[in-house]
Amino acid sequence: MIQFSKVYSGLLAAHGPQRWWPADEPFEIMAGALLVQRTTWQSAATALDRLKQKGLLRPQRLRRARLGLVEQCIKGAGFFQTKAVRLKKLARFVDECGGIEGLGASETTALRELLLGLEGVGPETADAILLYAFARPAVVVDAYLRRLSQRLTAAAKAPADSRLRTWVAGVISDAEHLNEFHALVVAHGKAVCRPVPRCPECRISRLCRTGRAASSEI
DNA sequence: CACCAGGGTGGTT
DNA sequence: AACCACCATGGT
Repeated sequence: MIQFSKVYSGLLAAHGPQRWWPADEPFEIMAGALLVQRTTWQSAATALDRLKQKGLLRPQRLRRARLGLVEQCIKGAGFFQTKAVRLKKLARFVDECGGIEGLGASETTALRELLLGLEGVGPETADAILLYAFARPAVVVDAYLRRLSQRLTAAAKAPADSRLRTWVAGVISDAEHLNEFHALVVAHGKAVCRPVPRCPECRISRLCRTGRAASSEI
């Protein structure tokens, strides 16, 4: 059993407060959550800036925008054809739900189901939107948290996402701390908890040679 | 040149 | 349920 309360305080001490998305509008955060899939935040932020420059970061504008224009704005964020279609579907959905106001009237569980019904919104994106756009308590299970949990437990098999979600939710239950926790896990994953190269001769990390991480790599 | 970056979908076994 | 190929650009 991982002691996530200690993990949280340790990450906070190591990396400091992250304060993700404190200033953006909820719909911009939703769009950002889609755009950042399998790419860097830098690329996603550039795409968001270009969309905003064209006035497309509002549901009513984005849903009516030419697909080619959306593609042009977000091209640098990867999977641009796929993401452009999904962004427009997201915009239509939000607009038809009465905007962020209307959508926010739903209970958290119901809202999560609504989001999961959207094309391109899976568990991680749905929980990120719940947490960062709607300030609802949600555990974001991403590749960084999976890797971190695996190295902490040194288990042969990684815990299932559902179990991981339960563990975290058992210790951190309010949205503000869950917000900060996810941001800290990402910061830690970038700085310390790096993926290990699969090269047989890799001498860089203990984890690569022995299958067990050194304390500095966790 | 190979690999990675704050996933998700659709198809196959 | 567990795999797989695919989507695609930008950085190292």
